[in-house]
Amino acid sequence: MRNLSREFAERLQRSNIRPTYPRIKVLEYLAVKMTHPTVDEIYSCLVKEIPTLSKTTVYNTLKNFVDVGLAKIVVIEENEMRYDVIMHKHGHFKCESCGAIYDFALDIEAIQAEGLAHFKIKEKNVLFYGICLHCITTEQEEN
Amino acid sequence: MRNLSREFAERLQRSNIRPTYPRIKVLEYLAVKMTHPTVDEIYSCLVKEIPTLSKTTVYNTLKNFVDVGLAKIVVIEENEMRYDVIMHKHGHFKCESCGAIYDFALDIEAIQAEGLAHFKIKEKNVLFYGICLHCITTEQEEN
DNA sequence: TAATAAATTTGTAATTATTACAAATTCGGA
DNA sequence: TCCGAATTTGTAATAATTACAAATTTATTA
Repeated sequence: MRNLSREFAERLQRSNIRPTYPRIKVLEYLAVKMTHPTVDEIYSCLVKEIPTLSKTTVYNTLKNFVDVGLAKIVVIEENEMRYDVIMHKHGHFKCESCGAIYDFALDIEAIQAEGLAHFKIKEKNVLFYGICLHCITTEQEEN
Repeated sequence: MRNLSREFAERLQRSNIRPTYPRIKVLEYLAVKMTHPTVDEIYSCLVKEIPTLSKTTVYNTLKNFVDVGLAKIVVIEENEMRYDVIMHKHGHFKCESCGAIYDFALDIEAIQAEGLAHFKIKEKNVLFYGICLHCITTEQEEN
């Protein structure tokens, strides 16, 4: 456990961010839970461990992470920001029934965009919506 | 002009929505402008023509359109809803410099998702971010 | 170790988009 | 024209995010 924290601390330092306790915990949350949490989810979970934590700190911390490239904003619904630390390319699937977000492997570079010649493409997002396997089987059991 | 309005009115009726003036105008705006506008953009433009228009009406109208399948919500940034009437499949490109949103042709069904076996996929979105050709050339002229 | 300056965290208030809801208006059929 | 239903409107409530100044913590230097 101590070692895991040290690893995150070092990751912060390599990005020139002081490894304070809240920052380590936020990074750990993103990296370990991998659920693309909202700010509120991060805050609600961490405040149990860090009673003095404020939501503004979570916002500040995430903004820092995005600035230095440690995390990125994932746009899944239009009313909330979600965050992601896994930086290699993948797609996102949101289950409309349970709200869970799944990562899936994807050859994102293979997507050919027609009509964007000479545009500078910095970022490619792929987002699917539907019903996940868990919810499909649960529904069937109920009937 | 009159004919165009009648066409939209008929489209509303076919979807079992009463073709009232605000509804015709909102549908026309979505269909003619094709800029994936925000609610605020729609409201600000139409209120010039319909001085009594309220923003709530725009929200209500768009909600109706989405319910009957006349429009859909396009999630491009996390702080605002955008709407789209073109229902055939395409990707979206957002220019980070000027904010414009471009459609581009795309074989969206060709995207293979690994790891979503037996998931029910209802909707696929592809969203690119970058700098559009117009902004690239404008920047070069400035230097 | 103590003092100081800088960075970080915190809490409150402001901002913005959206939704809830009841009153006013408009629309369509008798 | 009149009446009931649907639509529109305006205001207030909600929720996420940002702004900002005060309080706290941290790192540095003496």
